[in-house]
Amino acid sequence: MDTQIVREFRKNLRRLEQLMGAQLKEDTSCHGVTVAQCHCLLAVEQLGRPSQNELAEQLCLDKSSLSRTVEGLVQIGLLERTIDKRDHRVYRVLLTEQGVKTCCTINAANDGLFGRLLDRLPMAAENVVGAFAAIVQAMEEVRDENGPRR
Amino acid sequence: MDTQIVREFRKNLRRLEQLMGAQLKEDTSCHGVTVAQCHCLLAVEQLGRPSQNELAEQLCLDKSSLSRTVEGLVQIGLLERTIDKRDHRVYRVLLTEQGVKTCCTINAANDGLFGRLLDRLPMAAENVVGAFAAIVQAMEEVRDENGPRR
DNA sequence: TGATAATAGGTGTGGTATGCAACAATTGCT
DNA sequence: AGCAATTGTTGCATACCACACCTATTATCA
Repeated sequence: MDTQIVREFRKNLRRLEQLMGAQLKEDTSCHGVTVAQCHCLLAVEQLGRPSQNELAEQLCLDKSSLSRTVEGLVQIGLLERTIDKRDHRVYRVLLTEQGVKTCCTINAANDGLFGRLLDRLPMAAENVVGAFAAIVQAMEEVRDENGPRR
Repeated sequence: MDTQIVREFRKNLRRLEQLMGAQLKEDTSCHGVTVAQCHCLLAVEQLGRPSQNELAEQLCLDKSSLSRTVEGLVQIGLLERTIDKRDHRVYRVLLTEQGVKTCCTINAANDGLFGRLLDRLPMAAENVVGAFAAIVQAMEEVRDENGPRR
């Protein structure tokens, strides 16, 4: 692989991280939750009724970090913990009514923001999104290869 | 813009953040510097001889945060501060010999990692990298539009 | 020129996020 | 019953960051 291309890619990757970091601090926190909490909420929305372990894996967090994030969201009434009927060790996590509303708010704001972003692209958004998905997919694969279990 | 596409994009964006976060904690810290320090080093390498303000802007950090990160790198001998001749308020930051070596180590490891990643793509890497660059570019533009001065 | 504003950077402080190690509770296996 | 594995929690230490405030220097302008 040509080093020039790799360097270009890495440079953009770093820049994306930095821009996203700044972006997130501005937008998501406005809806009354922190960035970590926001990620957690959206992951619950995406996964449906995950255990905390599943959530931790999805978010690439230690189970202890996740436990505290969930606890915070339960405290402010956006998440609910229910004990799994079949295995009393696991908590199933789900959105409360209020949690669903918050997700909607977050999604509306972000759909708008990133919609504008995609509109601005000089090429077809579908292709760009597809390329992006391929990158993420490749990253998953490399990860699985390097660290099979975590 | 089609909501489906936006959602798909946002989902991948979140996943990328999570994967990158996990990745960084594994790799960069191995070379004796923290993640923030690593970003700082590479930004100095990229910018040449930046002032701390320029660095803070590049990394989307508050000047106070950056000041401390630079201080840490000066302490361990990877960066050097020199006072600007024309304006005695500004420090020019540059890599020491040791700093250059550390950058090389980091770059070698990451070029390898991301080279493998790009090799794995099912489409031409150039196109993917180009699409990715367009995303970052659009993000810069949206950012400039929303918050002209920071 | 002298006062004031603007700019670069540093320090004090507090809060969020996170991982690791040690622990309790539960389940599964033998 | 006994032991190992799994799920989640708590104690602790650390990284990281921003905001407010401070000092030193430079720029502006009446």
